[in-house]
Amino acid sequence: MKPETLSFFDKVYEVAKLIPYGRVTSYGAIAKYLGAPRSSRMVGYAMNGSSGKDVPAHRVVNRNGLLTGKHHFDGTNLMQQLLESEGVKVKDNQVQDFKKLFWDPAELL
DNA sequence: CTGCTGACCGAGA
DNA sequence: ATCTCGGCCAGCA
Repeated sequence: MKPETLSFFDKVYEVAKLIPYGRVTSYGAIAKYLGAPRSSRMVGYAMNGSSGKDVPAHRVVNRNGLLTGKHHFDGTNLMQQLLESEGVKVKDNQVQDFKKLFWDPAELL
């Protein structure tokens, strides 16, 4: 598990796996934690390969608390279902109390 | 090798 | 307050 072996994507997966239950974070927060606050796009792009991994991508939303990535999930409301299943209220792809459920790895970790 | 895309974010008008 | 635009880096054809 050498850092060199761990690509940017792998780091994203690691952080995503560290997201506590019933908690959500943003791409920018992960990117910032990785040292690339401007590369938040890659974080989302990295999630492209999260399919099939133990990465709770449904806990990762955009800065607005919007489930932008839900479009990439299997179903249409699967992401919302998962979040609601964890106690996170979601309304129309939008996380309720997102500010309260927000989990910043750069500060809380 | 070059170019395009991508689940975003921040700043400017 | 809302809308628009550029930029960042990595993977793939």
